[in-house]
Amino acid sequence: MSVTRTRYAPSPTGDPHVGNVRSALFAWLFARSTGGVFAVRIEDTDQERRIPGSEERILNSLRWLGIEWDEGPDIGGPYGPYVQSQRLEGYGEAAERLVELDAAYYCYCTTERLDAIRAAQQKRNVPTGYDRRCRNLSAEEREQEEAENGSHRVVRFKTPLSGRTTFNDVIRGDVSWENRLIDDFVILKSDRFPTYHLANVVDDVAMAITHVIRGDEWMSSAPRHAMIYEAFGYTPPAFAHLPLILGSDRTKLSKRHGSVSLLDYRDEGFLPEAMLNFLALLGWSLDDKTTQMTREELIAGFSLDRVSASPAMFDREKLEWLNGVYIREMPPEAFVEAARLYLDNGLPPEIPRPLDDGLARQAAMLTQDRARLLSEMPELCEFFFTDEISFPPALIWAGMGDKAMKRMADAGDDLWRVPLPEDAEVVRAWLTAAANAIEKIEPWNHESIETRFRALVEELGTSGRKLFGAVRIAATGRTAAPPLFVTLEAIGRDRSAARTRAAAASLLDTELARS
RNA sequence: GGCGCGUUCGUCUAGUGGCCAAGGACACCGCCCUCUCAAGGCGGAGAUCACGGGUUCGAAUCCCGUACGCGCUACCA
Repeated sequence: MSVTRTRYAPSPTGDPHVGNVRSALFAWLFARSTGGVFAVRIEDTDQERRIPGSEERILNSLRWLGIEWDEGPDIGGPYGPYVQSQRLEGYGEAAERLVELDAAYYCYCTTERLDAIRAAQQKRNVPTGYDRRCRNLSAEEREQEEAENGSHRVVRFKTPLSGRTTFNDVIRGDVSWENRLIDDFVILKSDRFPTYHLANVVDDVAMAITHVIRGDEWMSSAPRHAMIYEAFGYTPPAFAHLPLILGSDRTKLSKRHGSVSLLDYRDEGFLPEAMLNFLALLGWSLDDKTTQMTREELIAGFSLDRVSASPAMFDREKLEWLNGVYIREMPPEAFVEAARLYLDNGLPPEIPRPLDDGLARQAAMLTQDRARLLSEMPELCEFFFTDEISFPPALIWAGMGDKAMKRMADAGDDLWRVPLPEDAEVVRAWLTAAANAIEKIEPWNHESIETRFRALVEELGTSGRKLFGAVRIAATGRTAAPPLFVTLEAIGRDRSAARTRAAAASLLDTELARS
C-alpha cells in the first residue's frame, strides 16, 4: 500500500479552536503512526470572513503542541502552494470541467431570489434548497441570462435526482443518503472563488490525500464530496469523521463555553505536553487504563479504529489535573524557568524587577507540586517577594487550627472585624519567643530552624501544630503554604524575624484597640 | 420541519456474545501520612449498560422499533 497522507485544512477565520486542533492532532497522529505524511493547507476561500493574523496563530498553536507538518504554507512541498487563494485557476478549471462533463451548470439566480425561495420553503415547512431553476434553462434562456447576469453567475453541482450516495466512514461504517434530498449546491461562487466542497475535493486529489480526518460537523457534507469525486472519476479517499467536542451544556464547543482558543490555554499556563495528552484522550483511548502518554507513546499507540463515535465533553477539571501531573514531573530547573515568566508578569508591580534569581528559584521549587497551572504561580509565591505582608490578626487562629476561625476564613468573612480570642496574649508571647529564636538560629537553614522550633514547642509547652501554624501565618499571611522551615529559610532570617515580630505586635495593637 | 449520527458511573472511557451482579481515570466523600496546603497511599459512594421488542443456551455487546440528544440544512468553513 502506498504511503498515507493526511492533512489539516483550517480556515483563517479566527483563533485556533480546540475542536479543530484536536482534528489536526488526530490527522497528525494517524500520519505519524503509519509512517505517512501530514500536510497543512490553508482554506481561505471565504474572503469576507478572513481574519488577518489568524493563519499565523493557527500555525503557532500547532507548533506549540509539537505537531509538526511535512508540507504546508510556510515550508511548501511537492504539491504546493498550500494556500487555496493561491490555487484559484485550478478550481475554475475544475468547475469548467464539471460543466463540460454535464455534472454542473451555471446559475444566474440572485441572492434575493434565493433568499425568497428559502423563506417560502421555511414557511411551508418543507426542506430548504435550491429549486434548480437554472438547471433546465433552454439554450436561448441561457444566452439571455448570460448576457444580462453573466457577471454574477455561480456554478452549481448537478446532483443526481434519484438514487443514493454511500460512502464508508472509518469510524462509522457505511453512511448513505438519498440523492433527492441533496440540492444543487454551489461549487464556484460569483467572485470566482470555490466553495469548500469543490476546493476541498480538488485539493485533496491534487495533494494525494489518502485519509480525510475531520470533525463530525462535516458528515452531512460528505455525500456531496463523494459525488464530486465520482463526477470526476476519482476514487475518494477514506473518510474519518471525528466525534464532536462538547461544552458543559452538551452542545458543540464554542466561544460561549469560555476559552476555546488553544492560545488562551497556552497563556493560562497549560503545558503543551498535557494539552496534547488531554486532547488525544477526547474521543480516543489506548486501552482500559492508560491516561498519561508522551507524544511518542501516542504515536506508537494511535489507531483510527479506537476512535469513539460518540461526542465528548471538554472537561477542564481533568485537563487541570493532568496539567498538574505534568508540572510535577518537570525537572526542577525546567519548571523554574517556565515559572519565571509567569512570576515576572504576574507578581505585583511594586515588587522590584528583575526578580531576585535565588528567591525566584526557591519559590518556584517549593510550589512546583502545588500548582496545577503556571498562571497560579504569582498567587502561590507572592509572599516570598513582598516586603510587607498584611493579614487580619485573627487569621493566626485559623492557622493554628481553630475550627470556627478557619471556617470564617474559608467562607471569606472579614476577619478584621472578628474579635481576638482570649488567649491572644499567650499567642503574642509565642510569636515574640519565635522571633527571638529566629534571630539567633545558626546556621540559617531549614534543618537548624526545625531543630530550634521543635525545642521551642517544648519550652512553650504548646504543640507544633499551633506554634508552626501561628508562625506560618506570620511569615506568609496564608493558611496554605509550603512546609514552614524551608519557607522560612527561603524568606531569610531578617524577614522571617521581622514578620513574626510584626505579627506579635499586631496582637498587641488589637488588644489596645479593643480596650 | 427534513436528513444524518450518537446514547456504559456527574465527566472521559474500557468492553466487538459467555472472563461483566460492568474495569480504569477526573471530580466527590472518608481514613492514613502530616507543621498548613498539596502530593502520595488506602478505602467508599457512584452506571438496573436510554427504553421496548426480538435473535441466542447466553447480549452492554447482534437485529428492529421508540425516545432523547447533537450535528447539518448558506454564493461559511
